[in-house]
Amino acid sequence: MTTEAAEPAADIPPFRYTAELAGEIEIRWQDRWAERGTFRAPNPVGPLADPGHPRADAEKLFVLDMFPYPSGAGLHVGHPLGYIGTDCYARYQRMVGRNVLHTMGFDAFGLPAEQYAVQTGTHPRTTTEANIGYYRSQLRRLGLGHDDRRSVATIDTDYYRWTQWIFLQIYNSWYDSVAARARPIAELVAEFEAGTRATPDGRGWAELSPTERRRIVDDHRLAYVSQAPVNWCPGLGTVLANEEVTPDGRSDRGNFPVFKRNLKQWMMRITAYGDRLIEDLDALDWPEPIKLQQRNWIGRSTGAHIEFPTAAAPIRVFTTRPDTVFGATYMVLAPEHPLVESLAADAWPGGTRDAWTGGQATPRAAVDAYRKAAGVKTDIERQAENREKTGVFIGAYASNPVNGAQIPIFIADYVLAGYGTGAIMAVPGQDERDWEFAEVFELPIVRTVQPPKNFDGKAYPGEGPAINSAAPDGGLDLDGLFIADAKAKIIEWLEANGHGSGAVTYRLRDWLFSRQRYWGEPFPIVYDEQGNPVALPESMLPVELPEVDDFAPRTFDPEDADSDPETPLSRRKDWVEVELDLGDGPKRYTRETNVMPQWAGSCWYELRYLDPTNPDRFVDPANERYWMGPQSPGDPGGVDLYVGGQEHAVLHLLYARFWHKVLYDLGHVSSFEPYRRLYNQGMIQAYAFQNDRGGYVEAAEVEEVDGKYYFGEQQVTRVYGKMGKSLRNVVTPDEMCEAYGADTFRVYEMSMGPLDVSRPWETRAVIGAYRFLQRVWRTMVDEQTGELRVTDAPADEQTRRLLHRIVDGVRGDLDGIRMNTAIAKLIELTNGLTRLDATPREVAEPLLLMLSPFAPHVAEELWQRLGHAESLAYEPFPVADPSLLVAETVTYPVQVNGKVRGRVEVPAEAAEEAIRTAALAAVADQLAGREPRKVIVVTGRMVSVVA
RNA sequence: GCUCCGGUAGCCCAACGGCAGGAGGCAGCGCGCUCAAAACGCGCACAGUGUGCGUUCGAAUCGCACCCGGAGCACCA
Repeated sequence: MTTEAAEPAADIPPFRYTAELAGEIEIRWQDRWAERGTFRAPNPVGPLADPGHPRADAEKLFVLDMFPYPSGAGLHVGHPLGYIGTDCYARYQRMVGRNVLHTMGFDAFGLPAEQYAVQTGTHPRTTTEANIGYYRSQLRRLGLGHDDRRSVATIDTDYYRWTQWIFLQIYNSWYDSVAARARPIAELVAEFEAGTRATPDGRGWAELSPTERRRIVDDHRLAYVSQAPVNWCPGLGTVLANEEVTPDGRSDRGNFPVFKRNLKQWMMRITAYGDRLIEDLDALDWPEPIKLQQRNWIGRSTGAHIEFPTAAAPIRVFTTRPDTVFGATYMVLAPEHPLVESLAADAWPGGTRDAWTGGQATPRAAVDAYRKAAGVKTDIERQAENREKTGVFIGAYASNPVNGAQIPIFIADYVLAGYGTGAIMAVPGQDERDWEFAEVFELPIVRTVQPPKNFDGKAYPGEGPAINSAAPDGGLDLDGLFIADAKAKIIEWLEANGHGSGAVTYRLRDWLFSRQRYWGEPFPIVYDEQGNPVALPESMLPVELPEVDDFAPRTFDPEDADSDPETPLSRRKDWVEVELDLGDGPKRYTRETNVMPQWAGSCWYELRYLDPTNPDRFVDPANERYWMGPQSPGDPGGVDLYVGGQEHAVLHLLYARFWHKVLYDLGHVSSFEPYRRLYNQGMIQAYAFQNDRGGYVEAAEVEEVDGKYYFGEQQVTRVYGKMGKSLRNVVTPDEMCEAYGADTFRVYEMSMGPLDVSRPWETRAVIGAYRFLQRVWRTMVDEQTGELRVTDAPADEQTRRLLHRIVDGVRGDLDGIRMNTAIAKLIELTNGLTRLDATPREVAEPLLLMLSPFAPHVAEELWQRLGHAESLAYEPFPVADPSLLVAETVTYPVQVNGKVRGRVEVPAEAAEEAIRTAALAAVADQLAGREPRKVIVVTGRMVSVVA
């Protein structure tokens, strides 16, 4: 008895490439790759070395994806775009002979698991590990050729032990600004002891108390505890790094208000690396927009510090235009500036304009009122006020050091406390902001740069000769000098006369490194009885995250700016209080109860991939040198291709570069940059549909009729956005694998467009990739009998030429990470084969090899059916025969006055003169006997005739 | 406001000084297969490259100006 009658699928040819068959093939090959360890890449040394491996001595290639945070929702079709891209590239590079390292890990510490734990009581480790398991199964189903031995998760004790170890390296280092590199802290201490380095107050090292010595040393460390204004987010119950605060003063995660609070926190001295983080960008093959964002974030400004004497202490300002100092007609301090207290006068001096007083009876009252008003305003309000300049006179004057002029001092919120020195010399003639302020307060304006003749604007910040810039005593004279020369001369004068010096400042602040959370790496730090931090020795690593009953930090009313952080770990008193022998006998210590920020684990994971099982070091130097070392003089080294989203432009990518440079300075790695080449993949977004009440309806159930969209009977409107639960437009790779197979899904994602372009997902278009693979299958397997349709007879000339043209093009496309055009060429080749009665083996085999980076399972399957016992993963990628790339004859289009008017076919090797003659003959009727004025022959391309 | 990226058939995209028979795909239409439909196959049609000016023998491609869309920065002295 057969089931054919009952089975609607029965009239599908029995050996067609269907989703079921694809699934069966895919699972089988995934198992086989795993059993055989097909994608394991050999290391030069250590447990992962394998001298017998086919790529053991080959040129290396390290391909890296930004590893994911394993969320509970799993992957949607947008997530694996980059992973598939790197997999195609990695498989191709392996076939052209390289030893390719490609794996995938998990950035698994972080807020969502902790928040879930707070809600449900489930331990974050439980949910996180379950999520990792789910991600792994989803990724495996896609057939990604990862080295399974190298996958790490940041929450593995064996991993974060090395995160803690790197923290200790940073803690035990200082930045030698003369040598421009980090050095071990012991060398600093040695210099102090030897007297070769002066102490801050000049006393001898031996004269200092242990506490004083400690303070000096701790002030040099690259990781240090600071009592400083930090971003306190009561809604999250934790502090945040500057990079995690949005421009409107809210938390990057959760969008809660963020307040400035003075709190004791761990910091990392990333500012010491400001110059190198900017300069080394030039050595990197990164998208320019990302480099630009990093440059902007670091914000290096060169200029000078200048001191303006006052009745109290001198006001120190930073300016990028010291050449304009003769135009400084007033000064502005940030409202929070420390000198405001001592400078503010008790009574208004004679001649004070009414507009300067803010309507107050005394300068002190005006300052208080202004400060109060400024404090109430949020950053958003300040921006919304259209930047109208406000401020008050504080009743005091400063002296301009170049000409002795007495200039009034104001406070105003357009000067930021956090940048430069929090004070400026105002030069309205050359600065738009100062001009605006001067107009509001009727302050004098002196141009010190001659604007061009036709200049009709206000402030003139451009280039020109200096004017009005000579001191009355006849000494200093900048007049006539252009900006660069004027700057050099004034800086020289300032330094010679003790009024200031050349200076560089940064917008970049030190990195706030502690978080009041549970689900993160504990610090390898304890505090002694005096409350001084003490680093634990390496032998005590890892410091394991203890179990707690309550995972939540104390959170507060999001608006409660005066609340104080309380960490989850601090409640485990039995863990916090320890007795340890740190070299001077057993003593009582208390543990650090903050944890590291989520970025810590992702600062170095690429290094652990290189040597994931090494128990003695975070990475063996020989393995690091092989995979990431510089390849030529001047080369920064690093990962050969790093693919990920643009959203990490300043956070992860800046932090990781910083850590890597510290490790480089300390001699632990040979590369001075972690990621030599960066590539930003585009985002896959999707349409979503809203009903007339604005609610989202299930996108998969919406139907399009005549350009309108219907959900059942109801017409809905189409919008475009990120895939997600809230828009009800999620499509998962699992669904696609079920409906079409992983190979089809991979081919579709790669063929939609260039990898770096964002694009809309369209499920109904996936069928195109499916048909393509079905056609490939059909050219090799008879759908009715299952017999091979491949013949050993040679290919005809046309097919052979087509093959070689395609091979040449596909190589070029893959070298340039242009998967979409490579796939188009493979479709073209396949379409060339469907016309044939049988497929010549000399074409079938190269086609499968070229297809295998994109659709590895079906390629392996057919390769095996063609009689090969081994996986094609290490087969050489096809090479085009150059002699078949040049056509025997070339058809030249002939243009007359820019329009194509005829064609001639001539032998490929025809001389220019012969082409010319033939071309002119072809368009003779167009010329109508006239003599052409000019004939341009572009050999191999075309002929252009000017009549 | 400033900077960067991008505008090519209904849609996603190629070509990036040299023939837009658009490389390719989706959707559409026709035909074949089928009792029929789906699937599959074969074929057809559809834009002249956001707008204007310029350079050139020749411009989607280079330059200038503008329009539209996206991203980043936004009192950083």
